[in-house]
Amino acid sequence: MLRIPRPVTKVKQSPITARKAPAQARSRRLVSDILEAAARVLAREGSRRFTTERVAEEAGVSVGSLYQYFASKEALLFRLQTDEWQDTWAILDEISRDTRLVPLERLRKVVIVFFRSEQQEAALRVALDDSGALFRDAPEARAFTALTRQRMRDFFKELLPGVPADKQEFAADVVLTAMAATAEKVTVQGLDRRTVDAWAKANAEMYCTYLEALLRLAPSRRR
Amino acid sequence: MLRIPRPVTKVKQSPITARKAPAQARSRRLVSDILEAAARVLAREGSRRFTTERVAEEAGVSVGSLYQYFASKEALLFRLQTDEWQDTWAILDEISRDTRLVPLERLRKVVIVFFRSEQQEAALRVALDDSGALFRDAPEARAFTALTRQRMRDFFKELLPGVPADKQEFAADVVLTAMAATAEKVTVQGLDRRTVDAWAKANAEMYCTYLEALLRLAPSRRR
Amino acid sequence: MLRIPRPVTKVKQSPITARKAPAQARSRRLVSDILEAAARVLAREGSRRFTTERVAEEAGVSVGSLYQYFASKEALLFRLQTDEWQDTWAILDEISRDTRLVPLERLRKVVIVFFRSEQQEAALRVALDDSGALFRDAPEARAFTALTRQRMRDFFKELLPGVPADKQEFAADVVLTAMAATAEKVTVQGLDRRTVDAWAKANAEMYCTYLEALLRLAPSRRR
Amino acid sequence: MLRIPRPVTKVKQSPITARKAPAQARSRRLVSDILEAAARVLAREGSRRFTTERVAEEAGVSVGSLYQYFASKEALLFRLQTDEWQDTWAILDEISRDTRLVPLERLRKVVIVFFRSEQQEAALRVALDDSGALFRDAPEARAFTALTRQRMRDFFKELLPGVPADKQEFAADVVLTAMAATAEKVTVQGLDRRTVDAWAKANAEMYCTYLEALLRLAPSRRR
DNA sequence: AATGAATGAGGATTCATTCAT
DNA sequence: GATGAATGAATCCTCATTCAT
Repeated sequence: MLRIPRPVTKVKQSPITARKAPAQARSRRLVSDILEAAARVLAREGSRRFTTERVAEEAGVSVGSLYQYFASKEALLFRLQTDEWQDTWAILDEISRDTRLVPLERLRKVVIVFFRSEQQEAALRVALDDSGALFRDAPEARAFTALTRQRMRDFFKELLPGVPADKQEFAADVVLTAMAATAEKVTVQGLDRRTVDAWAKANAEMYCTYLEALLRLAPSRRR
Repeated sequence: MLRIPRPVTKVKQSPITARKAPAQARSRRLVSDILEAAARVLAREGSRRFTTERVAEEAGVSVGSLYQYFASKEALLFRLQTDEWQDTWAILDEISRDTRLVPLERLRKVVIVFFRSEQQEAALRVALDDSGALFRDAPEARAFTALTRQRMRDFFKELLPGVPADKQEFAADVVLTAMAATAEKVTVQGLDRRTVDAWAKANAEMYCTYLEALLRLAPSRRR
Repeated sequence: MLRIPRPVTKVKQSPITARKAPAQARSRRLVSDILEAAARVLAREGSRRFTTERVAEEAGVSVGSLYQYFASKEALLFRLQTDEWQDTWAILDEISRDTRLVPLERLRKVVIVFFRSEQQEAALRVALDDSGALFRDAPEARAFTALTRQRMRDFFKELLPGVPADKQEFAADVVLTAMAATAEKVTVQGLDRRTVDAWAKANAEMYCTYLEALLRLAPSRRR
Repeated sequence: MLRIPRPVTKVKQSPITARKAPAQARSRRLVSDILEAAARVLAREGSRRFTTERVAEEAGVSVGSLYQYFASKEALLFRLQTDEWQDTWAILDEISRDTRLVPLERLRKVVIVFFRSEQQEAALRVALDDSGALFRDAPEARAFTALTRQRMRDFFKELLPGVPADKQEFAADVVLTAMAATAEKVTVQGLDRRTVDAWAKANAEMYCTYLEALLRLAPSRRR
């Protein structure tokens, strides 16, 4: 979900990226073990009980080892967050480029898939958000958000031909933010798949209607 | 903002309402002093550093006094949250009943006012959300949410005449959730008033377009 | 029950007797109200939750008033203890002087009555003991114990005629200590009256057998 | 001393056994250091001032370390108690099986040794009892008590041949309870060894006299 | 590289006692 | 005399992080 970073009073200065690039395969394995364990602990115990000790135990390593690969608890959480974003947006990016569908159909599909993806990761996300105040503002997070935002704006150029660039961009922001925010709020409620799909469809409908209205207002040199 | 409660791992059972009704004026004053101090601490230090000790110090009272009026840290946070909700929704409720405007105009106004209100309280809200996991599921919170939801559904009956009741309700949920979620995400960025207004207008536009489309599909004995 | 004071490292120096002699009837009434409330709180809530606040509330007075009559929480507890002792030993003293019964029968009755009395006050006593470390060693407690001990030694002179005074006294101590200690341990278990009576009888039997054996060994120039 | 559990208002459910089995020698050392420190603090400061902080400081470790080995203050206290019980009863059990002595002689010896053992641990025991309300009812405590009780009943079968089983058991309970309760009360007074021995002898005498009387009443198909 | 024991600051909450009204 | 609000030291316990082995 498109997370919009926000200003916070105090910004931690310590690096929250990985302490060391896992050069060996063994290290890479260890890192992913820890990340998976962390995800499990977060989902199972909640952010309140998400402690380095518990994560290490779940991963079958010592706390010391955990700190060998993650500079801090915060860094671990950040990595978890980032990984989740990457997975989700890779899929959406792909759909948005699928030329076999007309643009509005692609948007509909993006919305549906996004809601579903959010649903699956809801438990993790909730816990993540509870600890989220810690790194919402890391530069890495900003960079990632900027990237996805750019990609989606490109998609909206296709969706709104003939519409001035600034309006295109704003529409993209409006729709994507609505989608991300709504999906987050909705999936967090633990609804079943059918209900989530209904929400997704209604939202997709709303966005499409809106974009069509925008198109209608455009200088329409559209043929 | 319409907050949708969500399931959380552990639900506290102890009451989170105020420990003692502030009968005397002095007590009332103290309670509001503490609440204001709490809001300041939350905004300034963030939820991580929001401690009873700090709040008491900021309010210029002892921890003991704080606990005389709030049964727990959680209760204090809850009170802060509730007060904010109440203020916001009282205004929206009023607008939604203002018969001098046609329904869709009222919706537009509701959206604008809501975004502005959210903007003003953004700092507090952020911190509040960070601590939110603690009482999102308190019965009192659910009760309040249920009430506002009902009021808004009544409003949507006016907005969507001729539309089946279940569709009315779903549309209300979809639009309000989008509004609440989006306003939250947007205002958190610290944008200036003009920009926030632009977001609000675009969103209002989107909702209106959507509702009009729904109306068009309705059995329409509304000539 | 015969409480044997014991040495403790640190002895508090503050007076634990009542702060002020209740001159007026009103005061006397207040003191007994507080004492009764204290007994109820102790029995109902346990020593852990026995707080001045709770006692004051139960008595329907303010903490301030409580402190007007009892110098400290400790003093209140001490008074409770003392009152209980007095009641119990007044009865036993009376029985031990009842010349309508032969001495050994009186002992039997003393034992039975004592066990029953202990049973009735078991709940209070448990809670009292939990807080007991506080004043086991107050001079007032020692004085009281000394008095009752003397009375009972007098009784044992009748029980063990012809036995040397020092042996009489020692026997008194041995039997009374066994009785007090055993009754305390037994009644604390919450047994029903029949069972407690059985224990009392068995103990009375044991003491009588023992005293008879001592008598048999005595120089017996009696008649 | 045979401690008879009693009902208490609140029963904690969390496990009070050691958090982690001290596998390495170092750990074992630490555990015993803490236990010794705890015993010292308890004896020196009393239960009121027996805090985790103080124990840790006395042991020369941090509170954190203390909690590494004991799940809670309660667990630490419980361990202290248990260790004391175990030591005492192991000795008594051995004596009661010593076939080189006739049964009544063994009982006499049991009583003497018990009084002496209680005397040595009196200071600790006092403090322990003051805090005892906390875990008197732990299942582990009940289990231990049940075990020792059974062992002693077996001994009484030898002491009271020809006496019906139920009477044997009751006599065992009566005598052992009297012994435990009396020894506790007596040794707590800080008497010298000779005096304690005198009490022990007198009590042993009383129990023997009582048991002999019971034997005399038995169906006596003996011989 | 890995371990995991040790640290100790930090946090929520309670309660005996005082004292201004 | 009575009140009860205010105080704040004291308590138990957690957990991110370090570092000797």
